[in-house]
Amino acid sequence: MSPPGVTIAACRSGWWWTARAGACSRPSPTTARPPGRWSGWTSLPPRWWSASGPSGPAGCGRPPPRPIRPSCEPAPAWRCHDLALTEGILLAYAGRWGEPKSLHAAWARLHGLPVPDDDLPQVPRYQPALFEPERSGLPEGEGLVAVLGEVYADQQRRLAVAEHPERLRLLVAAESAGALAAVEMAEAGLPWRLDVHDQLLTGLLGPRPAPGTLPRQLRELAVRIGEAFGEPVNPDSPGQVVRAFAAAGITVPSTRMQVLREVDHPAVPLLFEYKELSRLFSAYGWSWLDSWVRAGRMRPEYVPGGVVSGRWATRGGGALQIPRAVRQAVVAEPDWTLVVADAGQLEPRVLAALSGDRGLERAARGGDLYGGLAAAAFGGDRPRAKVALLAAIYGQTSGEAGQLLGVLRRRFPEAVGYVEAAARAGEEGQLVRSRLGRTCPPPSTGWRERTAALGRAAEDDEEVRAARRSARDRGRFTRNFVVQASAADWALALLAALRLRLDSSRPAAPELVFFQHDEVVVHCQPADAVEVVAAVAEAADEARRLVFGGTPVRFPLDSAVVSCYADAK
DNA sequence: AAACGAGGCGCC
DNA sequence: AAAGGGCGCCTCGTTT
Repeated sequence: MSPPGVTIAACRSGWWWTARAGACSRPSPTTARPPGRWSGWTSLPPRWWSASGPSGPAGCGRPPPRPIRPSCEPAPAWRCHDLALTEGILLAYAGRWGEPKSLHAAWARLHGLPVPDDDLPQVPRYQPALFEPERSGLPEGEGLVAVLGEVYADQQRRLAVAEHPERLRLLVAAESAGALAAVEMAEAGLPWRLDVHDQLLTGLLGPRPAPGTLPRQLRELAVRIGEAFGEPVNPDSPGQVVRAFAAAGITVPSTRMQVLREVDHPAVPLLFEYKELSRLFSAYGWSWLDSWVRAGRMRPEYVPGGVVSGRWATRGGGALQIPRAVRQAVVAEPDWTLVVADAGQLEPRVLAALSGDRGLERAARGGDLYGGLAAAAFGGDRPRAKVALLAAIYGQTSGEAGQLLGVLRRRFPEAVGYVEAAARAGEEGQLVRSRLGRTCPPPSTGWRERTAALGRAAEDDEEVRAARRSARDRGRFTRNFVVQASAADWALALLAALRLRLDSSRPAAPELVFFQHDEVVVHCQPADAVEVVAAVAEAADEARRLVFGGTPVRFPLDSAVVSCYADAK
């Protein structure tokens, strides 16, 4: 029996989860879709719920095809509820970080029974079918739907007693809708031109090498590096490189690019070139293509909620770290196009909205926040304004940034005060939350033991210095957390609002193909591009209104209609 | 042989 | 005076 007012929603992507439970270590390519699994209804994991329509799979009882839903269609709540992700949000909210959050764990906690671990190795990570439990452990005769209903009702009770129930409910809705979008996006895949990628690699590295060997260009660079040092050196070994520099009479603390940039030695430019190409080859080279690109699409494994701040992570493929050069290979299919939209200066705008600082809000009303900031307080010096604001958000205090932060504090006391309060809370071991209530992890017991030294005698010994360092580290983390996690709140709301506007029931409908923290890519027919651009802008404004209420801060999007991702910026 | 941490880079 | 947040993934070099 379903909870009152709750119906099951399904989407066509369910097969993907089915594949996960089997032998596949990553999403199957479209061509390898398991036969008989393509029913949508039976293969969807039971974590997804719909609180009110749409009451069936895509295409059922929908209005006539339109690329974009009418903007007047109300979308106050997103119609799914992911029990496990919600459990994680609620546990974190209560300071109970890391406790198992699976359906069974939540149910067992509710009944005071032994709580199963989230990561039992021998069981599938996801439920194999809609009404099958994800793993054994439910008592005999206990219907899964009844269990779902119980846990759902319990979560609703816990949401209701939060400090801002409406915000936390919105977070849960956005998180759940995001999880749905993640599966759809993984199913769709990012259009990827194998031939373009191969040409890029061949042009920079030489022909594809035999397995286990380096491409020609890397081999030659390694030889030239050895010649520059007068002895063979493995450029991949920081230890060898440091020793080689020492032999040449140059002492370097490490082989970081920032360090080597200051070094005058013929090997340095060669090392830079080697590092760049080596990374391209090893992380995004031919074997990456073999693993992640099939049938013209790159299919990452998104992990919604994979980052403590609420950002997504990916499992394998490095889909959220694709180097700019490689984006040349992301090309729309023939007679299609890409709409690439990214939120400019998102985190500073989020800080303006969070803090309600009048001055920063004023700067954030325009299209160029840093420009506005520079005009207001930095004599028009935009780079300095940017450094100052980023220092506030990231907790940088050294060098010029520290000085500029002082200027910022005098002119924008509420904005700087907001992040500094979060930093103090973190240093004291307290929890901080995003706008919608996403909560940072509590400090470890080791941290508490280390920082306990601060309460005792203030001798400036090693123990006290270590304690101060630990406290400051956590302060920087919580300072950044409130901004980064609130930006993730907004981005998730944007994604959910946009997904609702894209009508996937129509043939050749626009498809969401990529989401990266503050950026979305929609693959669509050129005739739909204008509407898609408008839909993203509407979604961004809806996210602003939902997450930040009546803030005057704008969240403008830089949108581009391009055939190649690399042309977007 | 496999597991791990460190050093390092690139994405946001 | 002052070590900028989050992640994934590569390689090396050591430990198990």
